Amino acid sequence: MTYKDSKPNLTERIWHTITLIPQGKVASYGKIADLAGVPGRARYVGYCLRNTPEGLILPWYRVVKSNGQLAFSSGSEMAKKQTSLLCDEGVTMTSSGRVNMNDNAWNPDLDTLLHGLTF
DNA sequence: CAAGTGACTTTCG
DNA sequence: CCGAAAGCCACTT
Repeated sequence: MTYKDSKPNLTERIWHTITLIPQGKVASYGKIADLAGVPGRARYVGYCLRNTPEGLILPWYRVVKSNGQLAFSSGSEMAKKQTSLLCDEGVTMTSSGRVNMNDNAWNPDLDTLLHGLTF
């Protein structure tokens, strides 16, 4: 293991934060990084998701770009799957394949953060 | 150690 | 609204 385990602490925090996203809500990469206590590592969040172990259940589809667009290219199989999953949870989307951040953006409560992140 | 890469973000035109 | 450019940080080569 010469990779994906160099900084388990950081990776675990990001994964855990993503796990806290409630059903029917979406969060941007930057938001996840910020909540995980590592602001500015939005790209690292994507790196962790790309390297997510298959055995780990993670609501990766609830993580989108800050502008509401999916991280994948429109038309790709992953994008279709993500769109389907989000739609199934009640997330409203536009015909362009973008999430309506105005309604579905995750606004974590203090209790959620305290109970989830346990700082 | 330098350069390349990426499931990102923000700004500018 | 959309595209280009710069900024960003960790990992890989």
